[in-house]
Amino acid sequence: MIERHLMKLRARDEVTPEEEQAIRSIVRELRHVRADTRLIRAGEVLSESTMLLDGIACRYKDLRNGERQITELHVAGDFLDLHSFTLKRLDHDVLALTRCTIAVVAHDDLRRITDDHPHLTRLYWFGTNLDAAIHREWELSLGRRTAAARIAHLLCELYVRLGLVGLTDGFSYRLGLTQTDLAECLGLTSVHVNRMLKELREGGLVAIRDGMVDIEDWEGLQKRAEFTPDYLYLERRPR
Amino acid sequence: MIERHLMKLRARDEVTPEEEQAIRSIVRELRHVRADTRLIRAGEVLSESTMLLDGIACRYKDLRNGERQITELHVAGDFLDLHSFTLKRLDHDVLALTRCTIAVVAHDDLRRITDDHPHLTRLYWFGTNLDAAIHREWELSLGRRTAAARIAHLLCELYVRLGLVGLTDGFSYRLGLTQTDLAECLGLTSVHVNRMLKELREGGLVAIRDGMVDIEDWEGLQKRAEFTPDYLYLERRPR
DNA sequence: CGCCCAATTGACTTAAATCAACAACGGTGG
DNA sequence: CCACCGTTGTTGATTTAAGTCAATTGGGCG
Repeated sequence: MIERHLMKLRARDEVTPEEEQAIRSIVRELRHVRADTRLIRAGEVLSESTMLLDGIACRYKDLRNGERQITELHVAGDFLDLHSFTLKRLDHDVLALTRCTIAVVAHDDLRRITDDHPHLTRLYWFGTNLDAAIHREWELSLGRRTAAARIAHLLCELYVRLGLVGLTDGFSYRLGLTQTDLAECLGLTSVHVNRMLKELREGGLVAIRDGMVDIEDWEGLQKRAEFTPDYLYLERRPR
Repeated sequence: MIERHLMKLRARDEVTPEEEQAIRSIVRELRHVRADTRLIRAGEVLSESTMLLDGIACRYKDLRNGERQITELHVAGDFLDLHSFTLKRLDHDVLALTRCTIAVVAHDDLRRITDDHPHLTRLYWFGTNLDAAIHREWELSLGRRTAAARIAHLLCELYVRLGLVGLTDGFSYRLGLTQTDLAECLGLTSVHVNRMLKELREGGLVAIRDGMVDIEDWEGLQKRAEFTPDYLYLERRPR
């Protein structure tokens, strides 16, 4: 059930059996939600955090005119809002973009196990810092990369992140997002995303068909995006 | 010396005298650096974190062609790289944009006091989550706000953040940045920043002269920017 | 005085947005 | 069963916000 979450943690650090047990002991209430379900609303006071077990979800903010900016995509194994543990309320909404399976962890329980396990605290603190690193990379994309490079970069990032939790198959992965969803990640319009996807497809780099991403030239795609996975902190940290 | 840091902490949470003492005990090595000093390089393994006592610094990332994106500005009282405590190395550089005064805290000491003081841990964890919230708001700016609104928004944010640590004077504050620096925060060119600053000035909202920002219409500026300070988490959190 | 850097402005270009139409598809209700 | 509808994807024509290029001003200062 929380296997993917453990895979994600163990990609970056050791997790002892006791720590694993502590985590398992506080995860509760599995829930399935349909695509387009708003899981968390900006501003509401939260007393639990939500873990994504399956599906794709996002954090987003919007302007008064309805334009939306997705600030991060989440894949299976991610906490959607671990930061609510210290922030108490969020500055953004959280939305399921596909059908999702989620589980819930009470802040009181988090507090208990983090007080008892300082290493686990640093592990989860690291987790929220990783979210921040992804935010920074997206700022670079939004501020400086061209439209095509932004798309390529996002597809590279998802390939790596999904690979970590065993959700890629060779150079392919399932991504049930619409071009409008992608546009909202990338600060573009869906029309322009469509055109640039065509360019990438015709360049033999990557193609999206029926929600499946097929990377045809991984080297070339990374080059197009100036993608380097440093910001995903894939190396294991010394305990 | 770390008064502004304490002001920042106390704006959001209680800090007991013992906690204050613990913090004071680990801050060492005050240093002055000139503008344009690179304080931290992406990738290097770090064993200490740096606190900004005075001046303006930034985190930035860049592309191979030299285009730079600043991902966050830092003001007095901020930790520049508290996240290096759990990340070990950074995915971005840190640069002093003006003359700066900094102090240093060893990770070993941080580890000691956070192991001893769980509340202090959450306080600093909160701090890194606040950085992430600022990153998200900048993603919204970069992805969806118009150039003029982006500038207005940044000037609002800095007004609030500097106000928290006592560095505003009425509706004015010192900001020793060039228009090129601003452009690198905003994903724009300096030429366009210049033009949009003129527009804001002529609209009677805000003017920058000799590194001083004068807000002439605080309400109007916030409206222009769609600025709401929620993402800065200004309310005090229950202990 | 002369140099450098930052700010400013004008003329022109371009990447992406906008507007509009149409195709492909899956569900669904008569 | 199939006509209808809403959603998603696709494409063309046009507009626009911002970038680019280039020149000028002006202060600070060795």
